Amino acid sequence: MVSDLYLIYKKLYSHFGPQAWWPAESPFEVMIGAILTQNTNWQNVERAIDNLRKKSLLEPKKLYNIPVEDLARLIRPAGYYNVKAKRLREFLKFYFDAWKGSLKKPSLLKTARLRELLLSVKGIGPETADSILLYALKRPVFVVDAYTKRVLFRHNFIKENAGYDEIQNLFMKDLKKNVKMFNEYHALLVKLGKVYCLKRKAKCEICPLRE
DNA sequence: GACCAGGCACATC
DNA sequence: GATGTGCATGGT
Repeated sequence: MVSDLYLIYKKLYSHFGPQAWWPAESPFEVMIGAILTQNTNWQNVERAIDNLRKKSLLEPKKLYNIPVEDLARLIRPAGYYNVKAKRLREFLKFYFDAWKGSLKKPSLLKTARLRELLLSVKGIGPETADSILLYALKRPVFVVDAYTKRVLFRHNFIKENAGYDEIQNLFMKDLKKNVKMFNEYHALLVKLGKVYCLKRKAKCEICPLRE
């Protein structure tokens, strides 16, 4: 049996085409971006990342070694810059303590264990952890975000108060655990959300899912 | 000027 | 365990 969620994926893919997420030059850059984009427009995140790139700071050791105040100043365009500077530091500390500063360690761990570890870092919640797992470490986990939730709610797949794990399970239980597809699917839901499923100005009546 | 954006931790009840 | 609040920039 083919699930509804898979049909929706096919529909979105043929309507919007491949989304080519995540725009980054390295897994490390994806991880930094995942923290910076918390509740923030991606455009603003790119400004912040550009600031870091210009200073050649998109490298774990260098980024960890600058004062937290300098880090905050550089990522200012991404908003919540004091909070996020601390969160980046927490993650970098974890990156060196737990992973010894390379991706060899995490590559040996099971996805569930990796997720636990990421969630233990202060400042990394479910969405950020899953974004890192999927987009940086290429693990087949489905990333749930505000768009995912809104789209599913508008199409009566979930209740308004549905929790993160509950929504994630909807996707994980019915779909093949395929990194490429999970990558595209999440990006397509964001795309749909941005065009047709805004918070207020919803264009539900012309949403491609209703065709 | 209001609303929105690829969340999370923490306080309080 | 639910609910509220602070964090902040830049685009529409």
